[in-house]
Amino acid sequence: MGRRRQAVTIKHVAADAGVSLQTVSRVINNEPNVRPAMKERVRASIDKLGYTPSIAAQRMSGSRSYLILAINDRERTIADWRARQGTDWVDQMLLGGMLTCAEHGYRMIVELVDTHNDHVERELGAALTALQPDGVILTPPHSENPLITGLLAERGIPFARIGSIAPGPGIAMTMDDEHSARIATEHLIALGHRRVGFIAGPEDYSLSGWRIEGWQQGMDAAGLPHDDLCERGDFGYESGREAARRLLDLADPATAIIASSDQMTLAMLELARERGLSVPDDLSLVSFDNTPIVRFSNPPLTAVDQPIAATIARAVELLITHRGKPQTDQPIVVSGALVKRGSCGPAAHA
Amino acid sequence: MGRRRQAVTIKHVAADAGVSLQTVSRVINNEPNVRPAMKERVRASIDKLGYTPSIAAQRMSGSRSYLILAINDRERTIADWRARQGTDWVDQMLLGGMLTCAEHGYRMIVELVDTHNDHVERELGAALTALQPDGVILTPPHSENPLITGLLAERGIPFARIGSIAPGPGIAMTMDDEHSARIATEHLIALGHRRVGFIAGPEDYSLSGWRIEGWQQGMDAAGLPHDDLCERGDFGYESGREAARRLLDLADPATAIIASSDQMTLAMLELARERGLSVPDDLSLVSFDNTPIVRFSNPPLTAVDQPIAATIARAVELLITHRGKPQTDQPIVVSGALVKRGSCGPAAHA
DNA sequence: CTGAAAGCGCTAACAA
DNA sequence: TTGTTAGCGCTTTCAG
Repeated sequence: MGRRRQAVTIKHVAADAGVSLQTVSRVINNEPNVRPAMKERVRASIDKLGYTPSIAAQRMSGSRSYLILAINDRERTIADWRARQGTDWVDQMLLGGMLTCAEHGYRMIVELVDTHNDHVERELGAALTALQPDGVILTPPHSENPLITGLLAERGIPFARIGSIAPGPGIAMTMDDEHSARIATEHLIALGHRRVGFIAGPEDYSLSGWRIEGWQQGMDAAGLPHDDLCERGDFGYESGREAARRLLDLADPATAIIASSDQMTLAMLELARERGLSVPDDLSLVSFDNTPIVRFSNPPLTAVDQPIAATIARAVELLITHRGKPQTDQPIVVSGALVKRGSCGPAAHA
Repeated sequence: MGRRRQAVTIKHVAADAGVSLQTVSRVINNEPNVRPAMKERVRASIDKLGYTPSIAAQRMSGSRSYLILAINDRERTIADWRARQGTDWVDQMLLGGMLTCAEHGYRMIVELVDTHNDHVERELGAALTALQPDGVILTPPHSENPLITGLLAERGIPFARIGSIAPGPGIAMTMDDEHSARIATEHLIALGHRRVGFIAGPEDYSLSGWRIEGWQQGMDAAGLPHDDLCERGDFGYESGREAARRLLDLADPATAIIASSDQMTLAMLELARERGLSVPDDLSLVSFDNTPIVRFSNPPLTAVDQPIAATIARAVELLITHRGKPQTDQPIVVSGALVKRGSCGPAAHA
């Protein structure tokens, strides 16, 4: 069988309903200026024939493609998939994104793009022309890559920047990292800790900085010094270990530590065990991300939950309904929450 | 800005290279009958202008859509995403599927479909006409849903049936469940177990049956009776608990149990703990799936790893390169392996 | 080996 | 309120 032709097209519906193509098109797209009776008749034919529009054809004629592109960092995503460590970022994106897309007759396509690459523009540009998406969702660290945001803006494609609050084209969205970090810090301080360390993420993620600020605010508000208590990691296990080591080797060591990823926190847990420190008796730990595995460590980790599904769902909604024009210039914020488990306890008094 | 038009089309390339549209098209599609010099010239223009074909247009003109649809069970998939228990089935599908698609200039779109639904055909049919995929990947339990396979066959769309070895249209593929179950059984028998229980999956999954067979073969080969040692679950935690209870309450209880999912095995682990049974000293456990969490239980679980990524990658490959016509009628088998961890030990002698 | 013409299914612009 | 016309960007005939 050679070329596949569409079984039932708008033509068949038009013929069946005894109206013009255009009228059918209007009904499909819920456009005004169709008498209810007509609309009814057309709807009936559509149902009867089991007609569904071809999105390729719809796109061709200059209208929407009904496609939303969700862009993730290639390297990190593939590494996570390979490592099989339970990182469910992509799953949560799909949960929020796919389902919301489906509600509007859209599909979501996941695309992996290399940020640290000379030809990001080529790579992304090709995906954009090939797919012609009606909207794009950028996740860190792409959200703040000017090559990417610039390209999107230039092409006039609506997009959302997750984890970016800078002004400029695209819908800025944040999971309120600053607030989350502060909540976590306050939780620890309320437990009596005065030496609360913080392990930040890499600098090319803006949210790394916001989290530091939230932590600092919490410490400042309680009048606690914190100059020596901030370290950096790259979200990975090894880096968490190194950072934790420094924090514990301080003359006046941290008694509680907040780390910016589950892997880093797990590394701290392991280090604590090696050193004979009990968690939470000798050391309290708070994690960021709340991926599945944190419930299975011993003790399970208290963690900041990132509302990924809700954020992506919101992004899709905005992209589709407002065609990317936000009603406000303010960043959209979807806040996370602290999930308390067994890794935090009262500070041992000196 | 109103209608979005393509910036650089085949026309521009043709003009730039001073050839006809047709010639450019031939070059793009690697068709024969183009003089090398021409081809070179066209390629240069393509590069220079940064041209990428629009897949919508390609599809419209009756050629490929460069889209592969991967279909999963809606209910189960959403439940897994919501539960956040580390099930990384979808991630592994993407790892194998997306990357292989990308190698061939294809994209993979994940679609959720309700099997237990009167209008499966409507639902899937709509997706097929909307997207016009060049190939479809069916996962259990869709792989053996005649409404689905029938529809695909009728429309002449190439498809792969993961976890289905029945003859018929579509590429049959299996992860060798029977073999895996047998390996697991033999492993336990080699450790001295004579009462090896088995907790199967639901009946609408063929692979449930294959696993039972593999286990039976292993038991038979060792001359061990097993009539009372097989129970069924639904892959979920609760069902695993119930099944395990029955196996442990036998007059001559199981000393080792293989369960068809990680959740069911985790349930057994918990039950064992409650009953004061040590794993692996008093009870040995083998799981199926090998999702991330099994490494974090205590003890970590010995598990059969399902080569999802490899299988999906293979499916995509076959779909794209052979346009769905397998070279053989035999099912394609991609075998899993037993990953040994701490949940199995020698049988305590009576 | 290369090119010109026709059309895929749909919608925007215009006319009635 | 409805219908007509002209493409969208590409590939398939079919001629040269």
